[in-house]
Amino acid sequence: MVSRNPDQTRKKILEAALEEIHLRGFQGMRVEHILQRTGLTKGALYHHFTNKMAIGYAIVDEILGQDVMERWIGPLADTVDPIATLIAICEGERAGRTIDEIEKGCPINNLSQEMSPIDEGFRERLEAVYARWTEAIATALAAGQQQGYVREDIDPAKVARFLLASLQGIIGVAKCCKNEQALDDMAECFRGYLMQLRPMESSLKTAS
Amino acid sequence: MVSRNPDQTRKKILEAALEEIHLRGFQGMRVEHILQRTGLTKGALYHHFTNKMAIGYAIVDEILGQDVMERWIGPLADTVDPIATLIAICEGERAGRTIDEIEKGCPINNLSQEMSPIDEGFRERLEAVYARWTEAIATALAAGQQQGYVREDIDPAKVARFLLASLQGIIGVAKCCKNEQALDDMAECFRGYLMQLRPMESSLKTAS
DNA sequence: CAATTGACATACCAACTGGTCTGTTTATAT
DNA sequence: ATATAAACAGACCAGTTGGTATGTCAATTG
Repeated sequence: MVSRNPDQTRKKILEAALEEIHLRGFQGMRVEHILQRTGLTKGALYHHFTNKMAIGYAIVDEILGQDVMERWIGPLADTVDPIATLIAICEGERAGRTIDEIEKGCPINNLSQEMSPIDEGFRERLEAVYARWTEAIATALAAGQQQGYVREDIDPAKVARFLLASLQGIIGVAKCCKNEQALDDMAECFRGYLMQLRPMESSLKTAS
Repeated sequence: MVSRNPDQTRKKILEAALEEIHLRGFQGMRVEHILQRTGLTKGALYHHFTNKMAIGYAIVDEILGQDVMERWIGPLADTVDPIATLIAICEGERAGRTIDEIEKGCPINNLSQEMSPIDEGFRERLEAVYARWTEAIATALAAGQQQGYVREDIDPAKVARFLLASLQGIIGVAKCCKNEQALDDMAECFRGYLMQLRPMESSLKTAS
């Protein structure tokens, strides 16, 4: 048992804070609760972060940005068939998620809905995450067009934005409705839209 | 100048509260700010509402529910061509909305993202609004199918949910990105999806 | 016209909350 | 070994915030 490990302490703080924020929102998150979760004290916390806001910023930049990178940007960079990859990612994210998880929503969407109008620092950071995310989808779609996996007549950048927005909308509505069936119904329509992005011949044979 | 008008006072409180909530979220909304906006005092406010939460509930039930009724459910009930009506409503909502308005997002979505995991009372009320909203779209789509304005092979209930979710997602992403062009790009894709819900023959001639 | 109730005003409070200050312990460099 | 700085501990504080208690004034009722 190592008594001093600043990097791990910092990480513990961020992870505990993320859980609290995921549950209560940033404004509803209490510094005191982070201390309870981690067993640390205020001295430790304010040694690593100048204030509450800095914790939120660090979560966006480090944890959430990293998550998007690993779960979306990475897989999309390695594929020639973005539509299949997007469907696979969605199914992977959906699988093993209980109704309790669904009710909490997507941390990125939650934070951007809550904080982007209130604090410009949050907005800029979240926008940056969205920008990278969107660009990865757009790039993959464009590559898919060249390989014949995606219709030529769509604008990859516009569709990428729409896909991301739809996804966030689905997660957001499901969160409020607290209904797994509703989530899967919406996901089915989302897949339908994705399939319809395939070139005509293959869309006819791929769609059930 | 009428010195006593309880109904109007109540309404003034709700409207001021909605503006504050729209800007700061429910948790970020301060009772004190409502008093400043309305020029009332705590005695008046707590005479009309038992606590802060009751103000939030009343806003959802009365103001937001009413808005959805007037702007969406009404028009959808009076149409035979739901796709055209949906596009018209969206354009109407979009028109005359400045970037500042866009940055604040949709109050219903904001509230449901922030409060539905935290407070069951909020969640139930917001879910009820979503349910009526979705049902109105679904009913209109089904009617459109019978009139030949909508493809027969789609499930109105599922598509209705997806449409609503996509719309909320678009508004949510645009809010964070603070970018009118991005909003219009996503809206264009949304219209594309709507057009594609038309029967085959007419979709070919209606789509530009 | 008295009396009772609804509609507000004002002062006040207790709890909460982010943040600070001082002190202590551990690691590291010399 | 010792100085020095980083990593923490814990008490404390000032501002905020939702909510309350009491009082006043207007409106309605009998």
